[in-house]
Amino acid sequence: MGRKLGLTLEKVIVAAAEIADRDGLDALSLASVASRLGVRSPSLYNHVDGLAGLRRQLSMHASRMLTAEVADSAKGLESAEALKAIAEQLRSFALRHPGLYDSFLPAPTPQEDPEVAAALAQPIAVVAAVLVEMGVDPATVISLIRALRAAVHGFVHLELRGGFGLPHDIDDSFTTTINLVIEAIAAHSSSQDSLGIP
Amino acid sequence: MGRKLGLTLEKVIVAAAEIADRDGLDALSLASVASRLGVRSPSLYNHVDGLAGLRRQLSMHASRMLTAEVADSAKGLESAEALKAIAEQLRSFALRHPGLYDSFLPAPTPQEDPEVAAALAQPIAVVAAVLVEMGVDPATVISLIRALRAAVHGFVHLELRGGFGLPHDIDDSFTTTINLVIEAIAAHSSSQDSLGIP
DNA sequence: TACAGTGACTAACCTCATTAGTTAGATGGG
DNA sequence: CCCATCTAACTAATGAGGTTAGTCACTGTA
Repeated sequence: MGRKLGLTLEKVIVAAAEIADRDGLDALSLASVASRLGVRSPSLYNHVDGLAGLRRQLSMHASRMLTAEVADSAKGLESAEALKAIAEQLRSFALRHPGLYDSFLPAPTPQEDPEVAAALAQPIAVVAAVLVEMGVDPATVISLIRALRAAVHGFVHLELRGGFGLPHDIDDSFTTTINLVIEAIAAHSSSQDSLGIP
Repeated sequence: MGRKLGLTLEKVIVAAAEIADRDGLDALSLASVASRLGVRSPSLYNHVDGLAGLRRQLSMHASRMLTAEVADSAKGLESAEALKAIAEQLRSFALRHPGLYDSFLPAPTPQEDPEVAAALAQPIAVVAAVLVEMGVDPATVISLIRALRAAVHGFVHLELRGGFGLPHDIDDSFTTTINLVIEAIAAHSSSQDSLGIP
């Protein structure tokens, strides 16, 4: 067994992502990652700054993935349709990658960790761009984006954590939830197509 | 130092609640609770079934507290006003008791843990009662209650976890968020007072 | 070919949760 | 009043996990 065989940051992050998504973020440990890579846990310190560093890397990796998916899903769509597509894609990401999704919170402030804070702002920027394009009232844009984020995140979080008693009709409930919020946002916007249809 | 001095389940839960609310639910350990009570951690096993049992007890304790607060806040109010009062009270509870609030998730299924599942259903039942009294369309009542829960929980969770970049205007954003959802729910209801004012 | 840097290693220590077995204090029946 | 019993705390020990320090083998380059 050669001593120096091919561990990289990339491989460490991929292994961590697989463990987090399969067994939950709580099961992500240096020991579990090392074991999956056939290596002893102290070796990981050559690539990552401990468990905290691994989690930082994981959240930035996840944020890059999510940003790409979300931007792609909104491509060619406008206003309410774009928002709905983004919301659906976010939920889809969370269900496919529950561990990565969990890695987004707690979110550090820009003072605490500028690099991670900037990465986490990326997916939100995609939504913000759509809202601005819709011409939502600048006085309420912050609150409306928070309302949308709260509804989508709250739904997904409750769904992943078993917060909804019945497994029944969850897709329908999600559609109802986001339509409700997105139509209210459209009602606050000044775009021609949404003003007439409250 | 006498050997047998007055540890009770009640004292253990109270100590656990204080630690969880002050230092976060992740800081809740048998060691920290034992240390706060001036006792060795194995002694706690006489009152609680390990860390998992302590967390069960804590979530039931928290659910009783929240149910009382929420029911009280809605007393004398009806329909949309009751829903708003409940939502405000839930957020207030979460901000005053972040550790207890976190203890609600993950929620066990009734098969996994009937006692805890029943306790966690209590606060939701208060909201459900208001919705039924409002006469919301039975076909959409489940989805609407999920929308409301998602919005409130998502907002509070993001707020507690630093998910909102700016600390500014969070109270306003919360009001905007819940008004948006609650007015949409009122629009779906058949009560006389909300039907006419969409 | 020698050698410096890199990357993985072992050893050791700390904090926790947990289990098994022990003991001191309280309690109640003779 | 005393002893048996029960209870509730204890000590000791195990094992998982994170982390640090120090070691050593491989690799690529001079």
